[in-house]
Amino acid sequence: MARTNKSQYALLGLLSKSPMSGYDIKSLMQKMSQFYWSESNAQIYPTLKKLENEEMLTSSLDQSSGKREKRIYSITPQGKAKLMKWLKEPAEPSVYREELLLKLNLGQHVPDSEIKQWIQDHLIGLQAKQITLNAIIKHVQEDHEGRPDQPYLLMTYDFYIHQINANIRWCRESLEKLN
Amino acid sequence: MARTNKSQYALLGLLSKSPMSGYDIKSLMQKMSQFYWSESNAQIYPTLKKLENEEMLTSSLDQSSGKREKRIYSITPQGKAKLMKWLKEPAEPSVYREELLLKLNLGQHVPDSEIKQWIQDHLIGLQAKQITLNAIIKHVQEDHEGRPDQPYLLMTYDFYIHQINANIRWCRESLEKLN
DNA sequence: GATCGCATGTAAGTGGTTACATGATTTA
DNA sequence: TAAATCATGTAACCACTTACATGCGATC
Repeated sequence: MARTNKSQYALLGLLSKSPMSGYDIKSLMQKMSQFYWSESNAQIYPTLKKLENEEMLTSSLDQSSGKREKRIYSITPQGKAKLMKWLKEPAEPSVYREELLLKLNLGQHVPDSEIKQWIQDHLIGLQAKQITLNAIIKHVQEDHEGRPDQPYLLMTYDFYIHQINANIRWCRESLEKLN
Repeated sequence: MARTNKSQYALLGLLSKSPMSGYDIKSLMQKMSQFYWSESNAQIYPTLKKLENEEMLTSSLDQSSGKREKRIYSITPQGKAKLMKWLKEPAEPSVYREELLLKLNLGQHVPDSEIKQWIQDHLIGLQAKQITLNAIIKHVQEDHEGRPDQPYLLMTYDFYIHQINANIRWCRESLEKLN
């Protein structure tokens, strides 16, 4: 329905686990959720300020960092309430716009050899993703042992394991069909 | 790199197969590519005009429709060239932002019963998609027989068959884990 | 004569990216 | 001392959606 701003929930979500800076959020997303969620600086910093204005977050300068201005954000009870309210709403289904598929259905205009190249390239990308994902999972299994979010993180990654495997199978089968 | 406007290629792509109106494009996308590509009217009509200004398309009023103004767009040689050039570029990988997963990794904050409900709802959506997709495939198999785009359309849909099946498996396995 | 499908379009706003700017601190 | 990383931010721009507006033509 209403296109609600989901970035803010991504930020509130991370901050519901522990206080951190904008920079930390950026790094953590890059490291942990690059597959299903990431934000740019131009999205993160203004959103943090907006949420602080709305009293969903509070912040303070990290003294230990000396002259380097590191601002640590923490979630407030209102922020937590907002997050919980959102969690109770049904998740909106996402539209998966895949450029490869848009090109593929125009396959009649190009030689099959070129299409095979597209799929080959796609496959290579998937295999790289697979490696990264496995490294992340290993990290979560080892370093998040006993943490309350561990099982849910693993379940999230498992979604992508399934997805990537399915995509890889499709690539292989499609390449065969084209031969 | 540069965020190129892909909507225009979606339109050029459809028009490379046969001339049609904005309304036809909208309907066709809704019917045939809702899974991996769709556009709103506010995107379609201005883009068609823009492409006509750039001489990638030409248009004429359909006389047979009487006073109802139906404008049929056709691709020009330049338009075709632009499309071919885009087809030669590597497809940019897409980011798959899935709200369900964003919520799931916050699972520590909600009871497992609620998480099961999220996944149940997701599963129901997937099963509905599966039915729609199978209907589309059947239609393409029957009515597109012999058309040059048929094999590529089927390959595209096959991608989603794989994907949806993988998602469904993940739902089932995750529900079991939560028990 | 009401409703539905055909058909084209716009205003207003949001969500988001790229690219750049600035400066401190740490490491090679 | 140069390069990499830590850290925060903005300007400019674009893609895209929602919601609305308008009117014809066919069907019930």
